[in-house]
Amino acid sequence: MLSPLRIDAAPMALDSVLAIPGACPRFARDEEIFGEGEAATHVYQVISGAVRTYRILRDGRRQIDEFHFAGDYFGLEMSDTHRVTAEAMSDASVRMIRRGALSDLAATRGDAARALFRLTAEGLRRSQDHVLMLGRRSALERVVGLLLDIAERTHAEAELDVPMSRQDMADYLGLTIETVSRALTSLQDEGLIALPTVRHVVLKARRALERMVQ
Amino acid sequence: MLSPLRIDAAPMALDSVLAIPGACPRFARDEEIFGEGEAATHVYQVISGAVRTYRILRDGRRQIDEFHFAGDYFGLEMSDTHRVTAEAMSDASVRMIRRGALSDLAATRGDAARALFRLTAEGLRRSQDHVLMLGRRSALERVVGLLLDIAERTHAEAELDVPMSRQDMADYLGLTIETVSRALTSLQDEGLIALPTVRHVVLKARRALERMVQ
DNA sequence: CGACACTTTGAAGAGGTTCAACTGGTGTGG
DNA sequence: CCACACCAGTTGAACCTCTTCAAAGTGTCG
Repeated sequence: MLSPLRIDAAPMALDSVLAIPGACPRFARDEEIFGEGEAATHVYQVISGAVRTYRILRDGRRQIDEFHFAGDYFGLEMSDTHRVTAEAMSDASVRMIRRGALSDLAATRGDAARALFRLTAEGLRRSQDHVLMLGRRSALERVVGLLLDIAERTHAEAELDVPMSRQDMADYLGLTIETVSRALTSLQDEGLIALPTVRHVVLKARRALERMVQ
Repeated sequence: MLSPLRIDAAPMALDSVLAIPGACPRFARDEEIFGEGEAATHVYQVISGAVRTYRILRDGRRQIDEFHFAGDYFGLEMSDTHRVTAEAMSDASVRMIRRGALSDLAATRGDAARALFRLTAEGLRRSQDHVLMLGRRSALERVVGLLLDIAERTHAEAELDVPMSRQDMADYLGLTIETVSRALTSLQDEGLIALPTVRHVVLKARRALERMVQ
């Protein structure tokens, strides 16, 4: 039997295990999917497009917690209310799964409970990487880390589609848009990347970039 | 029946649910409990003292992921190897629970599986707060946030026992020891705290401190 | 009492922010 | 179809927070 404390080498078929029918509404760019503090009635899965989750401080400073791409789950809270706000970064379609249905499933099927556990553990792992990035990496390293992360998660080779604005990148990386922009031009000046358009990045020296973030 | 997607208002008796006998070795200050990359054979619970978990970059930069106090669990990984190093911050005694025993328990008892899930979700919540702290708060706010967090987790009223060095505080907050020290003296100069000794802090205006971190 | 590690303080420097101006796409209306 | 407006992104310059390097202070333990 599968250990609940182990991620299988081969990814479990999460989608089939958690295949609960749910509406798949479309959201326009920048449209809110749920707000911080609202009752967490559903869990969500990105079908197409991309989603950001974030928190805002009293004075307006924003910290993006995570970007969610096709296939990713989000809004999976242990508490009754959402701790972050979720917005579509581009036009997006999102599957909504009722929490009740999910708990019922988890209560009756061990593999579903393990799938949920695993999603949470994976989120924790990513959040810890985020902490390391924000705590101990320079602006340049953070930008490189984000580009490589996007490449990996969108299964891109050399050519990247950056689905977010400079502001989104900055608020994820704990920087300002100006610093992000300067980091990108500096990478371009050194021949490590090319920027054919604002939202397209070509990784011209992936090895070298990977070495920068170890 | 309890929902696996909900944290109960009243904390579940985790310790009784996860009451698996395990050795309780003592570790001296700065002694390693497990290292990054080692096989994750056990899960740990702090019995007395305090523990830090951290990661180190190639060039020596260290980021402390979390401080663990009496009662806290740590080393609960989903992967086969530990992703962080754990060290005793003070002399500490730590209960070691074999992973195998824990998975067996989780496989047979739903409440144990839920307890583990909850521990992971709680870790995620804390890590997200950490991200917000590092991404969007000033040095002074970070130090205040840490002091209040320690106060809460060690159930201290006005008088605090700070169980870590300035270096530990700095490496948790993404700062240098000098900046931490300056933040503390500045808080003292403003009458918000007192520092009777290096490792004792008196919160003289808790409300005002709480307002600083919202 | 002296040695040693940790902490604090000071001064100079760097990385990132802020504020401002400029550039370049994109979309719309004449 | 071009002109213009508008918004996002880039670039520049001054500033500021935090870091770095150095030295002095404090506490602890043999």
